[in-house]
Amino acid sequence: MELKRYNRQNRMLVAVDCIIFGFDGQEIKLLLIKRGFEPEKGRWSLMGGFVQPGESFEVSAQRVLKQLTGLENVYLEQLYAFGDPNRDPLERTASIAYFALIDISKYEKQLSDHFHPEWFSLKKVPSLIFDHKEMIQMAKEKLRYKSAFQPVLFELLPAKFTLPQLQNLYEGVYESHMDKRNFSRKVLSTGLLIKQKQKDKAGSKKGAFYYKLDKKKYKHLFNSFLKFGPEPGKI
Amino acid sequence: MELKRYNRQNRMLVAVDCIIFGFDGQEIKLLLIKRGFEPEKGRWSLMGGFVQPGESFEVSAQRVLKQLTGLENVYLEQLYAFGDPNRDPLERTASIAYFALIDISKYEKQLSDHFHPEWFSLKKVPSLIFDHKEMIQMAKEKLRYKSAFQPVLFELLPAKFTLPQLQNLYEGVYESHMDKRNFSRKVLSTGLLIKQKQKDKAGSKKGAFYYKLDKKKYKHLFNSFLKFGPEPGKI
DNA sequence: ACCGTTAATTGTCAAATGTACAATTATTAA
DNA sequence: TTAATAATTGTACATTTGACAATTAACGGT
Repeated sequence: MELKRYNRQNRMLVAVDCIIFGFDGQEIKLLLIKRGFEPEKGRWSLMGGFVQPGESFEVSAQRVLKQLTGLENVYLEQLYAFGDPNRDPLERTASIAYFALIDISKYEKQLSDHFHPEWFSLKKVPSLIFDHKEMIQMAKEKLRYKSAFQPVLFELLPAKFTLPQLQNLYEGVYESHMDKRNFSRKVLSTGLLIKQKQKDKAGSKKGAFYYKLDKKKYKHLFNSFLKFGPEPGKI
Repeated sequence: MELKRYNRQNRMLVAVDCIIFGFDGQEIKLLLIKRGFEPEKGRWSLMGGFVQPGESFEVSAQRVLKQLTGLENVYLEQLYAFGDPNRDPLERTASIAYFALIDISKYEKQLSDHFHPEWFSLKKVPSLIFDHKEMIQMAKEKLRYKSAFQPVLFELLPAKFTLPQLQNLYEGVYESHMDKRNFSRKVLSTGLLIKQKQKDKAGSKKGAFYYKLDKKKYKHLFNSFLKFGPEPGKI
């Protein structure tokens, strides 16, 4: 006997939402849009969309991300499945949240003016629909946890970046101050960084040397444990 | 204008599956059941169930876990949402996978003979339905990752346990050998363990002292970063 | 050409932690 | 009493971390 469906079970909508992080060289930002349909039309929201037939969650998140940013092949990781029965007041909808780390310099606003996107400082996130605030909170925590042991924050940087920028990034993630000398010793000891001859003279008179990622070592190191992040207890 | 539903969108089934870990003092085990309905009836499977109306994912996983083990208030954490459109051949079904760490000594088989559950060594997992093998693989990796920095493995131990047992546990998780002297120094330095006067004389003539968890310190430490696990590069 | 300003770069020492390695002890059974 | 087994304990060296400040490079103005 073959069945055609699982009878007597309830089906529900499934959506994806993307927590999109960017870094402008000074601080970490979050890309939000104005929701374009009811309910809650016009309020700030994470970019999202319903999972389509034949589409996996990952592909769905990639599609949504590309819709908004035009970007592909960016760092995208599943964060958590939010399934509270009442999280969407209109109808039960599960949301698979993904967080993305993008190189903000590759982002072009024009592509997606339809969504009225804006970058927000992590410290100035507006009121959001549904459980999106909770999603962001969890994404922040995951980013902290993860970047303490894996060099994932480089995904937020352009191809060339300076040590002060990198340190700003880590300090932003951990909301703490780090010692310049110890920080540079630590990151350079990984062997991940290749010093360039060129300097970035935007931020100071002396200028700061650019560095590039050693992509071979990066891919190799990514899946081993690292000891990044601040000193335990100082977070 | 108020809408009643999101029109033109497809709904899907959502289930939870539980990866249930246990530890018998020697090695880490996995609790599997024989699937009781079509398709794939009679094959080995993770314990799971459909998410019911009004039930969050977490509650759903707790219900499923209790159904099989009779246990409540055990360590249960969301692992990943599996959403491949064809993961269930009968009908599109998303699965929110949870992993559970239970004290195997509290488990009583009789409660759930209906499911024909059996404990399997992690090295001898049978062929499984759908993507359950992938779920287990991911759960193993997460357990490794997590227990390297948080003292989560204590959830697998009974109230009283010995240092050799604890070391077996860590060695099982990391599939590697650790030095007894360094291991005991490391775990004792956390201050998490309280030495008992009693000994466990089952495993040796000399007997090994029991230890208990300092539950206050445990809860406090749980959310700070620790440096457990093996030496990097030795995994 | 010199000076002042700004921010990047570089170094050292002490403390804590990690690593490698083996002798001693408690208990049981013969 | 002895032999056997597995638990317990210690030490020296290497590595990493943490705290701390002087020097350097480039610019703009004098």
